[in-house]
Amino acid sequence: MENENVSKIKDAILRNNELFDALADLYKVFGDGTRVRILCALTQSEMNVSEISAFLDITQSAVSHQLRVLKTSSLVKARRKGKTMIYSLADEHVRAIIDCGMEHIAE
Amino acid sequence: MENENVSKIKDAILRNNELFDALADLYKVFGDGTRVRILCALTQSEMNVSEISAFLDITQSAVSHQLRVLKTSSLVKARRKGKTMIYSLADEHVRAIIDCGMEHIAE
DNA sequence: TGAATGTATGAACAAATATTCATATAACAA
DNA sequence: TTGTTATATGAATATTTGTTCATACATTCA
Repeated sequence: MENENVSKIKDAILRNNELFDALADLYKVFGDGTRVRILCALTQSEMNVSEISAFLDITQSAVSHQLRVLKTSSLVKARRKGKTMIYSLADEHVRAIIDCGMEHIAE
Repeated sequence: MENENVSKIKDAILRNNELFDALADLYKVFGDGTRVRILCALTQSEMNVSEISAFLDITQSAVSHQLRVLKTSSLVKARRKGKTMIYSLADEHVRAIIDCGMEHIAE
C-alpha cells in the first residue's frame, strides 16, 4: 500500500495544507442555507439587499451579514446605485460550484 | 454549459427550502479541513483508517469520527478486510466537486 | 438642513461542531 | 480463552458561527 505513488501523494498533501484549508474555507461558505439561498437567487438575477431580503424572507441584517461573508470570499460583487447596493455573482465559478452540488443532490 | 436539467433543479430549489438545506448540508461536509484532506487522499487510492491517520497525521479517533460523517453523507463507502476497514470514495461526484472547488481556488 | 430610506456593523446569545480522552466493540492469532 | 490490533463511539470541552437587536453610516429628497 505504501508504494512510491502513495509517497508522492502524501508529500504533496502534507506540503499543501494551506491549499486544503483554502478549499475547505471555500466550501464552508457554501455550507450555510442562507448563503446558498442568496447565491442561488443571484444566479437568476442581480438584486439589491432589500430585494434579497424580501425574496428569501430573511431579515435585512442577516442578509447583510452574509453578503459580507460572500463578498469577502469573492463570491459576490457589489455596486452602489443610489441608496441601494446591487449584488451579483462574482464570476461563473460560483454558478459552476452550485450546479456541481445540485447534480450530486439530484441523483 | 448549463443544461435543462440543472435549470429545473435550480427553479425547484428556489421554491423549496429543504433542497436549499440539502445543498448547504452537502457543502458543509466539504467545509472542514480534515474531511477535505481525507477525501482528497481517497481520490488517489482507497485506504484503511490507520493509513489515513498516519498519512494525514490526524489521530485515529478524529479520522474515525470524520469518516462517519463522510459515510453518513454518502461521500465515502467502507468495506471490511479482516481487522481493518477500507474506505473509498462513494462515487465520481465527490471527485467532481473537489475539482470544481480547486478550479476556483486556482485562479 | 432635516427626515426618510437603504445598508452595514458590533455585541450578545444560542446553536452547531471538531477534537480529545477514555473506553467499547470487532477480528484475529497464539 | 486470552491477548493484541484495528476501529468505533460517547462524553466533555473549546471554538466557531449565525441570528437578533440596536444603532451607525450613507444617500436622496423635501
